[in-house]
Amino acid sequence: MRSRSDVLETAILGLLKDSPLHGYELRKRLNLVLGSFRALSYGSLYPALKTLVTRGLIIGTESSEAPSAALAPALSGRRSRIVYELTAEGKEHLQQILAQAGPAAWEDENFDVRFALFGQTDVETRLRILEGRRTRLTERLEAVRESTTRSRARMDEYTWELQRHGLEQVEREVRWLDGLITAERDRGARPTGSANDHPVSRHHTTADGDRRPGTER
Amino acid sequence: MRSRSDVLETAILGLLKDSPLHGYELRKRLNLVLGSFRALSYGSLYPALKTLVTRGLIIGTESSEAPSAALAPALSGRRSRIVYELTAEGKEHLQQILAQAGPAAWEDENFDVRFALFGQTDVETRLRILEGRRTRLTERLEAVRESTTRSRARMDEYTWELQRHGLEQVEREVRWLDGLITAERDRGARPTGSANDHPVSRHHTTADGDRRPGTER
DNA sequence: GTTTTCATGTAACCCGTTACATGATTCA
DNA sequence: TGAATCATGTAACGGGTTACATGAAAAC
Repeated sequence: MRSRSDVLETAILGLLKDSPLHGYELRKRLNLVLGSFRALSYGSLYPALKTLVTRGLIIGTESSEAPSAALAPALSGRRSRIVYELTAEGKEHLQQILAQAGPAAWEDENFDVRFALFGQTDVETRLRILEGRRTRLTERLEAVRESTTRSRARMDEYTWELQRHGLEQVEREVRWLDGLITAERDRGARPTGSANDHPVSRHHTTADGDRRPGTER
Repeated sequence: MRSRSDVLETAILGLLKDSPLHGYELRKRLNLVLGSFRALSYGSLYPALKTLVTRGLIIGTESSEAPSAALAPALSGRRSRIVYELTAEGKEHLQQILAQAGPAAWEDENFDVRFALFGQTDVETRLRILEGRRTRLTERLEAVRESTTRSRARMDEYTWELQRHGLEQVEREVRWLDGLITAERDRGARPTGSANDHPVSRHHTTADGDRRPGTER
């Protein structure tokens, strides 16, 4: 029964893991990841949240006031909004999803979200997903190249150019993956990396201790 | 009433303009263009053909035998199939579509198909579409860059990397368009060019310089 | 005081895929 | 003889968007 697309579900759970959020804010973050630039509509988001609640993976608490916020000034009586956070089952479910390293993880629809959640995924899984995706893309490349050469004659210049450019983009994607893969291998080799590029600004306010080994940087 | 996506419709008409085809063959050609590598299902194609027929834009003729084929050997009694071709109204309608050079032509959903049909489009229209698309993409680039820099702090490294890579791909797309645009301008300048050349003969290897200041680091 | 942004939600619709049904023809 | 490919089609479903409805708070 479970086998749908689930991109949204994964993305929501993944984001809520870091910090509880309300729908409106959630959407903004979602748009940064989910299909890089496009806007997800509320018509999708709110129903999705609803079903996640009924499935017991998240709970929503109405809060008109910031519960314990003493840091940021000038936000007193905001409009009542529903802040969602993961339940225990939700966390478990997310871990289960993040542990999956099969084809589903590297297909077009899911890859981006899974990648965005690599921070919560252990190195071996990351590597398997990256490699899976790489193979997937090269396979596709091969298939297209083959069918292209066969029908090249019947193609006019513009169709051909479009095709060529598409292939080029995918090739570049493969090279991108190559870079990521070697980087991950390095990481695995010397686990306590000192060569961090930017501060990752860890401030997850929730008191949890279930960070899995190999997960963290 | 007419205002839907129409990608499929345009693609079908565009392909049939070149040569009459039956559904099965049509699909194969369609897949080369429409969303570069993905397979369009018959569940979409056949109904689409049906409505095009009822709208009088194409007609389908059942033909179990090759009508005038004397060139290729060994294809005698193929199974009865329906070969579709454009009607007069169909041709007119297609011309009308191909003349459109507004936003609709360069949006994500339509651009590829319109580009693939550039062979049936005049130079000025081609240029306007390419330029429109270019502007569209740079606008988007700008928007993403801006929203990115604002929320960069809250992004972990993987989300950031995904974002970065996405931007890079779009940047590359813009450069691709640049090449096409100058090629078209050349074409306009000396209309009867030498026969052999591709739309983009020059592929400038340098990742040259329109990096805008203030973007990052 | 009005417009913009924040905030939540529902109903209708659109465009596609999957799964199903059917059958002829070619190839191993 | 049985599998793969050619060939056409329909019904159910899926996952999203648009448009609509509502209203409070902030900015101008």
